[in-house]
Amino acid sequence: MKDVVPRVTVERLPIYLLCLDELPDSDWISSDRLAAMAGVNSAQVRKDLSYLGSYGVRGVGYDVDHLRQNIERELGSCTVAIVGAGNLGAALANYPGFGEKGFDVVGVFDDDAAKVGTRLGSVVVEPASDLEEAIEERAIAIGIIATPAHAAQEVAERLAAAGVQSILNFAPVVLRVPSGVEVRRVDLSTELQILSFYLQHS
Amino acid sequence: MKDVVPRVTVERLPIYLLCLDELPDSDWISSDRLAAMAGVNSAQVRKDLSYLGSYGVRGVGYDVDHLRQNIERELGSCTVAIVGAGNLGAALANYPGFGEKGFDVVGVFDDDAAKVGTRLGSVVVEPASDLEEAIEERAIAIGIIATPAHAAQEVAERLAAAGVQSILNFAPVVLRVPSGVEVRRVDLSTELQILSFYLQHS
DNA sequence: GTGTGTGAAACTTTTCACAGCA
DNA sequence: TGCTGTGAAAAGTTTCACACAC
Repeated sequence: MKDVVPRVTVERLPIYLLCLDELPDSDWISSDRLAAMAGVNSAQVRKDLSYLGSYGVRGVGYDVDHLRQNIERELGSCTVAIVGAGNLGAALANYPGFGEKGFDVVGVFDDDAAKVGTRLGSVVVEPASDLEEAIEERAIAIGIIATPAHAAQEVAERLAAAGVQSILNFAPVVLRVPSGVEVRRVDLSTELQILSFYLQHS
Repeated sequence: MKDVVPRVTVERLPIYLLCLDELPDSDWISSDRLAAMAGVNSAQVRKDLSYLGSYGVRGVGYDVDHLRQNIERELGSCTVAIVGAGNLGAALANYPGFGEKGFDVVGVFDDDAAKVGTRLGSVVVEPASDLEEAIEERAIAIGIIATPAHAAQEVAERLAAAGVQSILNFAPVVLRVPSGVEVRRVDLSTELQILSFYLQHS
């Protein structure tokens, strides 16, 4: 099987990686056990992994170390800039998980002169006006929008215009971006609303 | 149409609500326009909204105010506790969006004695040992896990044992919970990995 | 025997297309 | 005429079940 990898599979690859992290490197794992760990069906695990090119051994399972390396290579990692150094932006800049997964936060930008110059994690907050220059110079691949809702659309347009093709949006708005730009929205209130729906209907 | 509301529809309802917030109360909107705003197909909007019971008027569209009230009622809101007052937990406690959508953060809990007593948003950090008592006394409906990965499973079990049926998990682990407990996982690194995959394969 | 890889079946979700109502 | 509500078709996803390799 060597088709395009379905979206749902791409979204599950990081989960498998998370599960593999709980196992010793020099171990083998069956699709059954990995499925139990990830909370999915074992046929799904086999099908998902087969898109990466059949690393399993019949009668045995998958080599944990080998599998991890392949999923990591498939997902990759890159440079990231955060726009908005408020509440959430600051927490993201200090979040150790990005570095652990190989993502390098190479810039944090904010409009507010009082925040510019502040140290956040490994970087110093820069003025938002320097965004375009930094994107080019530092080859920033992903932009994280952590601004208030009203500023998000403009930031998205600036990121896209400067060549950023992937945006992770924490602002509670639906962004309009040029085709070719991939946006993922993470909305904290939305998540609570979904949980609340199921509390109310059960 | 009055079946159960599909999961995918539930996940889109908050998006429609976000779009409606950009419109004046006393307005009407067509499924075409709402679809354009939300970035989906208009038949999808009509089908999604029909699960809530047909509030549209043929030839005209949907009454914005009426529609908003109905989606809000359908989603509901409730009390929330945050476990973990680190980097992310503190940002969540200070996040104004929860309150705006009607979610009341009534407690923040942490293991670390140095953090207990600190003011975060509208609450003061309490010792993690008080969690169970607070869940019962304050009728906490949703637990947000913002602890390090290694502590998350134990916290999830304690939340579930104390009667919490909905968990929003920010820790990068797959939680095992009793059936009947609904978990949603938000993993910041996972989101970047998915974006990174598409950057690499395009 | 054991567990992968994968066609085929079952199920879910999206999109089309149009009847029917304001 | 204009737009909703919804069956029916199309597309996408999950699960089954088994041939086949170790």
